[in-house]
Amino acid sequence: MSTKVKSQSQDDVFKKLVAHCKEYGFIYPSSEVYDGLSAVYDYGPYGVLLKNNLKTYWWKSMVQLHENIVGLDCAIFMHPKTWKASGHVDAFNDPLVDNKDSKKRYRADVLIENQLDKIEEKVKKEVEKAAKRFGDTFDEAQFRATNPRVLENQQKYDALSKRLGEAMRTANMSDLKAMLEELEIADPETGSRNWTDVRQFNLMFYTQLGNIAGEEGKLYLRPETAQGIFVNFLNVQKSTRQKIPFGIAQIGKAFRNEIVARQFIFRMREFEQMEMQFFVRPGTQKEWYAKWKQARMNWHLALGAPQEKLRFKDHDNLAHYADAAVDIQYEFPFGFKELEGIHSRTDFDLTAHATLSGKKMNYFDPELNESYTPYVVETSVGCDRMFLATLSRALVEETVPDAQGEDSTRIVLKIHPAIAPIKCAILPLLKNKDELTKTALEIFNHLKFSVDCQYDDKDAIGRRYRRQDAIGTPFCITVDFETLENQTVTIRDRDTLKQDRIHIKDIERIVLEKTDMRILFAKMANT
RNA sequence: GCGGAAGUAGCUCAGUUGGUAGAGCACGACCUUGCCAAGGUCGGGGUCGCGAGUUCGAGUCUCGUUUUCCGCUCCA
Repeated sequence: MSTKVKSQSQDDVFKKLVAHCKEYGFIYPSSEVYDGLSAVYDYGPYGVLLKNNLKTYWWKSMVQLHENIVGLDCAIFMHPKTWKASGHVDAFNDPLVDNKDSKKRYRADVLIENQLDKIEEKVKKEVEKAAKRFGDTFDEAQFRATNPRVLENQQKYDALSKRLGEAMRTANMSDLKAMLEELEIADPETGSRNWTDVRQFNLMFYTQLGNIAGEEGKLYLRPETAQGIFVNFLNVQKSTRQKIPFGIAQIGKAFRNEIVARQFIFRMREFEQMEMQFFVRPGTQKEWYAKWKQARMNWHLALGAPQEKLRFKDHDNLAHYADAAVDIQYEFPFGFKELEGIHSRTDFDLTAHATLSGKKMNYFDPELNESYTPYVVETSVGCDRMFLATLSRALVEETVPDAQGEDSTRIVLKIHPAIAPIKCAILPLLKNKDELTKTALEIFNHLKFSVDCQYDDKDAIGRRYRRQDAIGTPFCITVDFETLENQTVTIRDRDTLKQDRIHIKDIERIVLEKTDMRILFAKMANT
């Protein structure tokens, strides 16, 4: 009962977050005038500032702070063979089928394979039984070749196995459906055999290159940014004269045609990744994996995520390219979900590209005096998920005293000052006093060259403070009548509501100092 | 994709057994206002998600469709 109440309120928290994002210009549904486009969103004026700040924090942490990590910005389009080599053409192709009664969804090939396993099991049992009966004189090969029941099942198994392979290769969905029916496969949970048609879901988007028709001109939108790094591995290594171990970082859009894309910007069909591929000597990948695991966790902690909202989650099933994989999960309003992946990708990608392209992807290690294909440790953060995690943690409702000293609620985004979209607001205490607005505008016009700031003279001062709170502005500068006498202003702190009086000439220095990203870097080093 | 819930002004919502659209906030103008939102006066804004059907008449009933949210699956 109590958990229901909790999830209910967490639900409300999430709804409020989505509404806040729209109302205050962080995120809008895409193409809203046309009723929107499912699971596609646009970043608004404050959203883009915040997102850029997150990207800068990541980029500087990775590239600027590591002399052995360099940046890259690859095209979204890549040669189609890239995706053949990476395994995406095969692995991102799921034949799915729904059970109409249980409403459960399964992969048709998995259902059929399970059925094949049962046939194989029958054969095995038959053989075992015979082995027991005949004891030492048992000739398994002879038995398998002559026993009619075993023969029948074995032939059935071989034929179906071949047929399944063929159907998967040629993407023959109707034959998969036919097999489901012929084998009388039932929903493993409910026993129902009421299936929908088998549909193919290719998780990669594609478009057509120029006027080349058909498969020849089929061009995929990258489903991950990593492959651009792998195919450029030698280019980068040679032009920057990097020695292993070294890394290549990239921020960019990727596209996945998710069957179900939901939960606001958590799972979108078009999303942005911040990835770093770290190339290491074979055999050392475990150490580097451990190192990056910790380094990446520290990065999140430095930004202000509380320890208890973050956790590591090892993968139960490793992807085809990995020999170790862990997620950094964050506790979103809808539960712990993946925020970042750290994968030990072995030499899978470089070897695959070397094989398919016929080009060498080897690195000559001068210290070892030998040539090898490097192993890769990958860190990959979802940029939009980072954005969502940041906002869902930052958005709070709290009770503060109003003008009469009574309780009033304020909605405030407690974003770390270093990544806040607007760093500082310049506010004249009153609107209709020319001296105040003039001085405030002078301050603003000076400050805007170095700081993301805003000038606002509309409505009462208290309301303007609240408006800045709602977009997470850490500092408000107020120009009052004392300013005109002694050139001092008040600087209001978003979180404490405290005001200090400072000289106009100190504004820029203080704001820059308090919103400096180096605060985060220092924290990161000390975590 | 399947099932459940929802869609009325920029936002949050009300709208009775079908009878031609309402509040608060927000927005614009003027007044007021010497530090933590919602003071006064006046004003602008909605073909009730979209399309059909039933009806003399549909925000309300029926069907279709679309978007969002919640479950099932996968992932950054």
